[in-house]
Amino acid sequence: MTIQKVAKEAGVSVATVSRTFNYPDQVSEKTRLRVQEAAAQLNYFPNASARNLRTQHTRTIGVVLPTLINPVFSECLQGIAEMAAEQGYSIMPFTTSYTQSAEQEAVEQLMHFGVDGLILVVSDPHNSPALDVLRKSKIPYVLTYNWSEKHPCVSVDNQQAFTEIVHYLAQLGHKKIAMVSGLRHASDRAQQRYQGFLNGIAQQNLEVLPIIEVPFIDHAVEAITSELKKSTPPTALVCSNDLMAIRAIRAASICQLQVPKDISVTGFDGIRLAQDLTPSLTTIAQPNTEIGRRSVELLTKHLRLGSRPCAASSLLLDHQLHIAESSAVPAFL
Amino acid sequence: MTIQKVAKEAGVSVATVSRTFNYPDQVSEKTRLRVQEAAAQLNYFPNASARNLRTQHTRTIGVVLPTLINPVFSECLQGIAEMAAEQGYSIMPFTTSYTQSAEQEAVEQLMHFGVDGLILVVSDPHNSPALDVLRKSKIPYVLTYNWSEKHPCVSVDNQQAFTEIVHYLAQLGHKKIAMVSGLRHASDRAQQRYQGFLNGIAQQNLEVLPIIEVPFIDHAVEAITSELKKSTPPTALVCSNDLMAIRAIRAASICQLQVPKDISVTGFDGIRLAQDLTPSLTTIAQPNTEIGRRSVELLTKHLRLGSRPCAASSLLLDHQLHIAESSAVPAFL
DNA sequence: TTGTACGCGTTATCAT
DNA sequence: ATGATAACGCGTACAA
Repeated sequence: MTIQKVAKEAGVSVATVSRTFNYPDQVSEKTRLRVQEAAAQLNYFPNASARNLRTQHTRTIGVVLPTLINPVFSECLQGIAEMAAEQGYSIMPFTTSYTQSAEQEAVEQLMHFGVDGLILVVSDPHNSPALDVLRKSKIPYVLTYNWSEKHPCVSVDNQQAFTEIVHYLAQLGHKKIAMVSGLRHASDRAQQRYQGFLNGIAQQNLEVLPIIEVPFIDHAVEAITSELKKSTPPTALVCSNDLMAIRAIRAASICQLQVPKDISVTGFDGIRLAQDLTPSLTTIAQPNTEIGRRSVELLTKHLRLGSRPCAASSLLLDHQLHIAESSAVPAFL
Repeated sequence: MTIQKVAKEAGVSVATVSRTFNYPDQVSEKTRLRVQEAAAQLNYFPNASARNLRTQHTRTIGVVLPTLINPVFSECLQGIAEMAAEQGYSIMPFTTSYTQSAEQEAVEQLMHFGVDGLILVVSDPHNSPALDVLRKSKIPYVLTYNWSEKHPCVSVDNQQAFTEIVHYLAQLGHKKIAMVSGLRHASDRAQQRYQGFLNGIAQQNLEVLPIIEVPFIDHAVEAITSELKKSTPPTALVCSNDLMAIRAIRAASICQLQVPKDISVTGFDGIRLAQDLTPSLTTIAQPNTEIGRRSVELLTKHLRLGSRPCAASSLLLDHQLHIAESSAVPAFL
């Protein structure tokens, strides 16, 4: 079904049909009604490819994420999907498994498709082939979860937040606080959180315990277990994210350590499940869905203006220290 | 950058440029090289909208899911994204919040966009405005998680699986097994699982306890808690999904009931986190990512053939009873 | 207010 | 093996 047939059916020109769809007020009510009836009867809808070709835009937003297995990103994508739909945009997501090559491929494919803008989370915004390609292309984009002065970002203050959680634990009386992290070099967030940890420890004049770095999340439980079995284990484990914290709790349990009686465990991310766990998880909650929504909002605002978000338009959203059951005063007090 | 400029740069016709991209073997090596060089130099890539308009296909698969907040669906989408990328397709997902109107809107928008095929999970495949629209359109599609003899589906045998989990609990010695479910009328899966529960109870000659139906997941903990406070609570709670089971464990904890010592709790879905919880969750594990992958596979197979999946091509994937720490012999034995 | 006609960038048919 | 050219379906000057 094409615009031609509708025009013939309604006894008008194709231009008039086009106008009744795109500028209804530019056509008289009488003919508008006739066209709308004809369109409805023939079950006509404008062909998106033809329109895209003609207008040079697609009302589609490309999305590049590490993985949908981590609820942080799927919750964010939910927010992106919601807000995009509200604003009349479709989304086209790609996952990268945290690899830079996949990031670049996704960006290129999206560019060739002709998305109007991109939302992405990259491994390292300061060294990213994907972003290099993107900047040259002049396509509007915004980074989420990343933070950099060189790009428009929507995120929380990872470093500050992590310092806060160390303070909270120190306030409780913890002296031996160890950080559990995935590969720090896999993402800028991991590094920022580690720096926040270091700052917190320094500010509280606490002993700097070696980081427990877990290269593969699937071996997290064993890795943490073996650390916990050492002579004097930490009284608190601050984990770089909620998924890791869940593993830490499991490791503690394997070592016959009760959380939080024998050891406190904290997370980071605020995934929805965290508050329903038993014990519920003390964590830094990021507004994941909101991050997605705001990213779309920021992007589409510029799309409407024909401009593109710049580093200065970055949004730093509030995080929240969710104190729950997985942390408490250390046992020896 | 257009095909015209590349043609001029390479000193050939546009047809030849097009051919070197689409049918490289139809062009002599010499000119092919010249064209490729020109294209590379001008950083040319075929315009997708123009190609879509001309070829009448988009190499895009529409995806319609209830929500990305439930890891079941985000894990599935991860599988869809992976396999689609492998097969050279993009995906365009929409979320519906379990509402039929949103399902229909998503399908319509996707149809107008011109997706080559659709993967969707609907509330009820036997009564679905979205599917009515879709069938008329002749666009290939496959349902996931749904099951119906009238549509191509990729799922597991929900009913059979749920019967199995009741058997397992009965074998352990449980006599008072209660089911915890969300709104049964919200999805066909919920109904199939409930039927499986009923069958299991009947086959084991057990007492039929009233179902604990939780209208809003956010109030699940309170709802289950109040049930557990009754004089003789069940010794086992079989939950309609993992998210509900996590709430049930929390409710038990609030009631000073230890899992599994005082009460067993089981889930359904096999979300990744379930096995890392403490206690780890006994559940019926569906291969969520695999369901996504196989759906894409089934769909693209037909796309290549120019045909469409029919009900007979439905795939019933194996589920697995994951016995973990949240279930055990009842206390009174 | 309405219509005519061109061009968006491809692919595919038909010649050569 | 290569080239000229006609669609694909739409939006929008420009003219009426």
